Amino acid sequence: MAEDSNPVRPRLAPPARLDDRDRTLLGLLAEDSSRSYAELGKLLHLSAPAVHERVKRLRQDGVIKANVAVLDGAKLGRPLLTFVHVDTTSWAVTRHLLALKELPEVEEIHTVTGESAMLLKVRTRDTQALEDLLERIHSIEGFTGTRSYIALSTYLERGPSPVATE
Amino acid sequence: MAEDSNPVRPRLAPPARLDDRDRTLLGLLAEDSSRSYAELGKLLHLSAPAVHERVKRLRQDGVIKANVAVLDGAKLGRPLLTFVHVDTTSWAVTRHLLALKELPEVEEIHTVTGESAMLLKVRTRDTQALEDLLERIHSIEGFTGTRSYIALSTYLERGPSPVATE
DNA sequence: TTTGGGTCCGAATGAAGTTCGGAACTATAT
DNA sequence: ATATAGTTCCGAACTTCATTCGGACCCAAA
Repeated sequence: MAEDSNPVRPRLAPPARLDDRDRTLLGLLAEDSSRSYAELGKLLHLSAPAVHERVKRLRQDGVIKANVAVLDGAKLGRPLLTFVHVDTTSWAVTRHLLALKELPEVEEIHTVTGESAMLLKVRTRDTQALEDLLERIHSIEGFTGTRSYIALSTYLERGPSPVATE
Repeated sequence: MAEDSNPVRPRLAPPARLDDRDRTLLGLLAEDSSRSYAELGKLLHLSAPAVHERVKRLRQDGVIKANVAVLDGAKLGRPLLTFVHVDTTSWAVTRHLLALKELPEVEEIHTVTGESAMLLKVRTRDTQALEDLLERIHSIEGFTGTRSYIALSTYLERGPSPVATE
């Protein structure tokens, strides 16, 4: 009997050890980080200082990377969300990443497997602004083509879930 | 000369009117919302109550949707980020969205234009967990196929930029 | 000039974050 | 069994911050 059927488990960043309270705490903070420690304490059956210590530890361990305000892209004048697959000939494109990062329309940059080499998440004012952006991307050396997928509706948009995986 | 060349400008959510201070304030809060109003005031050359009033207004207007903690997916045991294009035969899939939302691996759900009907952003423990997830998606009625793009590296991941668009 | 809306400031108040000392518990070693 | 070290928790004290308030200032419309 093959009791040792080990799946591939990439572990570059060491996973933190978390108990149930840590996970529910992270879940609460991931949906609304403006709650007071006293309020969180009531939900977790803990005192405010105890919650504080846990949050402090989770921050030091890097489980909590930051606290940020979530902005409304449409109200900022960018209602059009698009995913752009970028084809490249060269893999020495990391230099051009700096340029892409500077563009306010670009929210995410990933290198991916599959037909394309890169995947961008971009938010623009309208299709014209998207076209301008694509034109700029095409003008970058090594970027040979793009395929765009315009988001019609977004039904879910959240961060990583702290729910236990096994 | 065609001086009136009007581009398409979708305006479902009314864009808010923001001055320069609002935009820099939003930028600061989008990268770190744990700063005190006094500290923000120093950066903006404003008093703490003035900053408070602006934030309050931006929240009421819905420009600031929430304050959340950003978690590290890898440290939570999900190092593998994948974008999944889902093909569907039927457009009556919105009922199945509720099921997808319950899956902790699924972070984003969009309906998109192009070859596929839906685009998912999912985070899993490993390729095995991804395979299990895909199997579950395939078993949903109306979902005929998927194409997956595994993210090798992520170079940028942020929210909408408050930088002025024109 | 007057009125109203908007934005700002300083001062005061109340709430929340933060620190501290010590108790309770666990695990390991002696 | 007892001792030691490590962890987590609590209540109390302290400090910082958020929030409110009254009034000043500016600008535009009446």
